[in-house]
Amino acid sequence: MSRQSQTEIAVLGALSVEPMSGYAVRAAITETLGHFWSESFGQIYPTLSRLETEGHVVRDAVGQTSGSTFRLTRSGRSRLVALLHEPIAAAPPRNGTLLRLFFGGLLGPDTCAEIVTAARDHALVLLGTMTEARAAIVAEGRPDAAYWLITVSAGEHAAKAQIAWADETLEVLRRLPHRGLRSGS
Amino acid sequence: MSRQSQTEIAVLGALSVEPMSGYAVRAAITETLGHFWSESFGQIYPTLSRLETEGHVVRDAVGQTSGSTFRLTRSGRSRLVALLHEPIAAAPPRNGTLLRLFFGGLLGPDTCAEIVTAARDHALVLLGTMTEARAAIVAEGRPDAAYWLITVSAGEHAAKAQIAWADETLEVLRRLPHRGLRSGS
DNA sequence: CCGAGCATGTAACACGTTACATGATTGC
DNA sequence: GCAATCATGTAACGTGTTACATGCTCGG
Repeated sequence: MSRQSQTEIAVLGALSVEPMSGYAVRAAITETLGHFWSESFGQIYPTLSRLETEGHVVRDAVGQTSGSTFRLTRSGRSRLVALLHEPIAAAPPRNGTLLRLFFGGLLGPDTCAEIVTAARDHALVLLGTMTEARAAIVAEGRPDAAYWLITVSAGEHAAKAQIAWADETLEVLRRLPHRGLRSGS
Repeated sequence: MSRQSQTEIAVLGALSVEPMSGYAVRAAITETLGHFWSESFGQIYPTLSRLETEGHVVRDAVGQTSGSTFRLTRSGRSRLVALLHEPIAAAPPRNGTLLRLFFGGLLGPDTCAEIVTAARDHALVLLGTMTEARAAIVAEGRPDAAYWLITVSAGEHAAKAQIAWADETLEVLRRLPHRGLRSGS
């Protein structure tokens, strides 16, 4: 499985929750899968067209007005389950924050501390989002709530780890010699 | 800054440690930055050519035999520092494991447990790699050791968080009802 | 009536990997 | 001599985002 089918999973998956328009698929992915997945219109519409051709989704046109609603067919559901079973292609790692910190000797402790603080702030926001998401899922009481909460928990663990790392790192940076500074303590 | 310059950071950064061939740049990125960065030959060689044209690196040809060694010029060093200062473009999230678990209701607890176990195993391997990396860096005693260790620490925190999440999740999955199973307790 | 949001789609571009072609060097 | 590794490069392909074009609907 190349990456294309990953987009297919996201689209079919969104439609498996309930039928909706392509525009709504995008919104659902952004809002609900936002912390671990993303798709753009440029991917979603061609994918929907292809899935329609292949008979995995059908388009319920409402007059001609106001777009159409895509619905998963039985074959689409099978396809989704099959794709979910396929091995997971690991994405090549690309962490811009760590790339910069690795060469932190060229930046100095203060600039590095700013970078780490930004990462910490970002994680903090994420943690807040996760708390809200958790509450929303529990409140809605969907049948798949347990699985949805698993992904929320992953976000929380990751965010907390990043905050702990940031705090530890800021402490390390504070003890590092500042270039051009004579002594101080 | 688009993404191109991120590749430029990695290449210039590798050469900032010491002059080397393009082939060695690739090896250095894979081995040393491997847990948070990756580049392929198809990116590295064109980037080196461009950097040479722009005067950021020079090629010390050794006869004609056995390739050449690329060395950072003063302008290349400035360029690297400038790039390191630029804002970090957040990569769109794409976590195949969480994508599958979110739709775990279609897979059932057992298959999900396999996926989570695979993620746990992967994190465990990563943790081992980090421990080795830490030892190697300390042993080498490079001047930038402190910065390199910061990135190792990030890997350790992330790996430990993933293991903790996996253990918690496996417990959750164990308590979940198995489809088709009548009662049990 | 007008702006905001809903809705669909495509074309251009950027990015990155993979596979291939090619050849030198080195150790066995 | 042969295989493995070092070394450089490119072409093809897949994937993904961004920006644009277009039009509807609905609330104020």
